[in-house]
Amino acid sequence: MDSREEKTVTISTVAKEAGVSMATVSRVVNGNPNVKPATRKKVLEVIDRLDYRPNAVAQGLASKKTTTVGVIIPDVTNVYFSSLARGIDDVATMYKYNIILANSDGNHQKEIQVLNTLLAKQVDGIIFMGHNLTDELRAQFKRAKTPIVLAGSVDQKDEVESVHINYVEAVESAVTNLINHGNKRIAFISGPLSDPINGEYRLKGYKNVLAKNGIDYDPNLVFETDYRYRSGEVLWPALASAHATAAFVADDELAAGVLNGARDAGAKIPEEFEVITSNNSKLTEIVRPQLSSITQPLYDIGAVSMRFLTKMMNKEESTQKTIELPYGFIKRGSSK
Amino acid sequence: MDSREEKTVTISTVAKEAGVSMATVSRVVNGNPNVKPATRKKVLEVIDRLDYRPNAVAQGLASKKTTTVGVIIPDVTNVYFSSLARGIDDVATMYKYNIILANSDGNHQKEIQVLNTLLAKQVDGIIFMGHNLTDELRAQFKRAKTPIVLAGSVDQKDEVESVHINYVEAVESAVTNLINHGNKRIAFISGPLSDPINGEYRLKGYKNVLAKNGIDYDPNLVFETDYRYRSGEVLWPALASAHATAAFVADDELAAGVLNGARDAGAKIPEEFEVITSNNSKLTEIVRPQLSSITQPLYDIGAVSMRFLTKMMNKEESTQKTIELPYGFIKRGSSK
DNA sequence: ACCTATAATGCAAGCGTTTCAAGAAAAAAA
DNA sequence: TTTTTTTCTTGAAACGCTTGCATTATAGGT
Repeated sequence: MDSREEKTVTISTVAKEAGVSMATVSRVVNGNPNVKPATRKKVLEVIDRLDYRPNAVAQGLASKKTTTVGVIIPDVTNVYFSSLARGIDDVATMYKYNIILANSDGNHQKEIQVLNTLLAKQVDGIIFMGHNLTDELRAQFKRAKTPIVLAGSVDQKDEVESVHINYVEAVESAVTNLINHGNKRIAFISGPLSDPINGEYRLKGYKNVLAKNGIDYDPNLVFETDYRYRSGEVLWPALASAHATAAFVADDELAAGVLNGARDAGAKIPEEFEVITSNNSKLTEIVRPQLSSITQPLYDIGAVSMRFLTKMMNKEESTQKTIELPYGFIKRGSSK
Repeated sequence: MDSREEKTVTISTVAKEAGVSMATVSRVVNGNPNVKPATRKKVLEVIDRLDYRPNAVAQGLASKKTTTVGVIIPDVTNVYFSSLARGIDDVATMYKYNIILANSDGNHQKEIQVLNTLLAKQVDGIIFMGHNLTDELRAQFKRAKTPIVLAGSVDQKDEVESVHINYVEAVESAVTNLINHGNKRIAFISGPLSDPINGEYRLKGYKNVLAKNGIDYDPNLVFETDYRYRSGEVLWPALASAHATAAFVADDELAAGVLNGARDAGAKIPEEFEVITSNNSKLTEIVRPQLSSITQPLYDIGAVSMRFLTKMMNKEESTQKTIELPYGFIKRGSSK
């Protein structure tokens, strides 16, 4: 067996070797200016020679900061969320934070459960992406003194900070566009209406525009489903029998399904049926015809959320609880 | 100002309140059986009443285990990788681990840099997804005594554990399929050949089959590009002038681009041009015609990698350094 | 009742940092 | 020089938990 015990080199090893106290080593490690240049140099030399790496866990215990933030995400596999996540990670890195990523499947139980393990791990902050913010969750958030921000999601009760676009207006613009092309029967296709973004905001935008244009709201034109491609693909018969001539769809995968389903059934797009989707992900360009879409700055929503969180973690006062990012619209082949 | 100081409740608070020692509380928290049922009950009652949550950082420092593993990923936004990541996270959760997720963009510098911060954070293990395992990286891995496994990637020098499919054989089967349809000029389209999976394994499979069927290898049929959709879309002119009648593509997004580029230019698929892709992601079904593809159990590769890692972290001896998962093939409209 | 094997518990030394009160050194002022 | 300031350093107490070892109950045998 090997005789060298391979001792881990700690701050005290370095201190002894450099002939200074641990406190001093700590200062040079943390860039504290109160160290005489000569001393600093000597310590750095030793650190280098011994290849010393500060133990972040010990630092965390002593300083009560872990430079780690928790990210609760429904499903990384979904491009919408992974785009946000990417934005989050990039600015986190920029501010020297790391991300603990946990999938929740949008499942309430898992969300609570994950939230608790994150808190146990003493994360400095949390970014939550979810469809539906329940009261229990809101309560847990409040109890934890940890800063939290919702990314790409909104708190109806406006108690927790969040960043997102104005869903009502975005949908209004899309549907208005459709109406201007002469459509009278426009389908509203989304995931669960229990998700406030769908059932509350988007639907409101849809109804607003209908009303403004003197078109009666017809519940038969509202299609509630899940976010899966396949769910959209099989929707055509229902759309046809509802005499829809256009559709606003709340998710790109879903929209791709709707589009393909319609085309596979022989419908001419956009002549006979127009569709506008919501997230402008890569998918919109891969499908034929390409999908017109509301554009959301997904990456930015993530990035801004994280930036916002850093401010909260630094206890910088902020006037606003909500940050609204701009949305846009891009016309492609699926609409006139 | 609020007079209640809101003291954090620690293990010692609980111990006092329950009239036992910290050691005992620690035991019940960790499910150590050496506690009299009555005592356990009493302690649990106090824990519940005081709403005590163990501080994972302190646990980590004391036990030298963080129940956290690092995951180095090129880009979460890419479905190929996020699928792996999802598999990883699911089994991690199953084994009570959390994931620190860090994007590297496949950039060597970032990889090294991220690796180091993960080690500083004392992760119990690391899962690495990368295109190219450099010597420096391999050296760093070795230096760190932390268990590491490569997910969906292979170490040419076979020094670090990994799980993946047999890329050579998978490509052989795909190209054989194309040859059986009478194709003599089959393009090989992939990302950077510097990635061993492309330049080494896949290309080898391609050449093998050509040789076996008496077809000369023509470098003009090898197209090296990046993994972007757009890069595939613009490839058609080149393919046409090389007189290719079919293509094997190493990435789905790329393949979707090739397919759309060809169709947009009027090529009939699969009659005039066949294409087979590699990852069987959702994309393959969204595009028209749908893409025939090699199938890889992406989620499973992630899951198995993590499972493998847990074994290593438990110091269970394992005979194999490499786990090879089965691949498959699914025929869709893009090939005959 | 007495001894022993075993089950429960308690003690206290870490784990590797940070941080604060306080002392030592160096620089500036007198 | 001597005295004040100001700049650097140090010692040692946290931070909240785990764990090996010592100690004390508890139960089983005889």
